[in-house]
Amino acid sequence: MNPPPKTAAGTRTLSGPAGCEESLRHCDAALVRAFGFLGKRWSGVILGTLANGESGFADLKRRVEGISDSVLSDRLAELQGAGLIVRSVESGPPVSVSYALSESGRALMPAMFELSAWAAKNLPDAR
Amino acid sequence: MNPPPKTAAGTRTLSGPAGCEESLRHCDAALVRAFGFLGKRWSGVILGTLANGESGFADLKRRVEGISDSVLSDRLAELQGAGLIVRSVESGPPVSVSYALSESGRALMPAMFELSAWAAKNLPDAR
DNA sequence: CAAGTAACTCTGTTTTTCGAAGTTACATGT
DNA sequence: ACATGTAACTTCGAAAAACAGAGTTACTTG
Repeated sequence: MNPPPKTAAGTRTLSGPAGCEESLRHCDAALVRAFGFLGKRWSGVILGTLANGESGFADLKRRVEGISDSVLSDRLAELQGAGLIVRSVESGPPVSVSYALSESGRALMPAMFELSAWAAKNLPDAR
Repeated sequence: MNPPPKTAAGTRTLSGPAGCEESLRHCDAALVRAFGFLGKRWSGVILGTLANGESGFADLKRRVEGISDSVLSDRLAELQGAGLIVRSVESGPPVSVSYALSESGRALMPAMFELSAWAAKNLPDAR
């Protein structure tokens, strides 16, 4: 998605260097990919929580209120697979596992800040 | 979520003017609210698609590839309820309905642009 | 008047997400 | 020594969400 490159008349397009050359304006492959992750329950919140610092499984579960063990486990595996977070085992004793944002995970944070600021202004509360 | 206000030692916090006064760093109520919508399948993509201009139900369904009628219908109702999009009926004939971003919906777009840019760089493809 | 399009809704099936319990490994208290 | 506790998960059956596809109503076009 590129900042709308205003066309002559009201017909705005998204087309940029790398996509959506067709005149149909339904693309934005990158956004679709982003929401392949973020469009799943909890992913965004987990990422946002990890912005506060790394934490272990049990700790994360406490910080992300309402998530279940199995879903937390699934999400961590997905995010890890996508390279957004890093799982590291500190081989104790006691052994402990901790999850933290990776380089690309950290690169997401500016967008998260904006999202959060937007929500603060535009989603009053009681949805 | 606020840009991390570095604390003395490694303990970063998110606490800002309006939330998370407690020392537990698991808050960010605004982000959680944002993902109450965006964390559902299709919501983000629908919003991103509407950034290209308003469109009717059938048109949207074509532009958001893969969505089903019933889910599109649900999402439009939700987004409308939250005031992110506006449904307007142009009473023809032929009568037609069209959906467009509202003021707050448009306010989300800068965050979407960032998200998209991030995905373009950090989510190569084939997930 | 037959066919098509828009905008949905309804129904039944598949996929996700859920809470709760179970597992393995180590640590601590008594 | 042994019961208890914590961390890190996995497994299971049930509830909720998403899906595909058929049906509905209203209006237009050939």
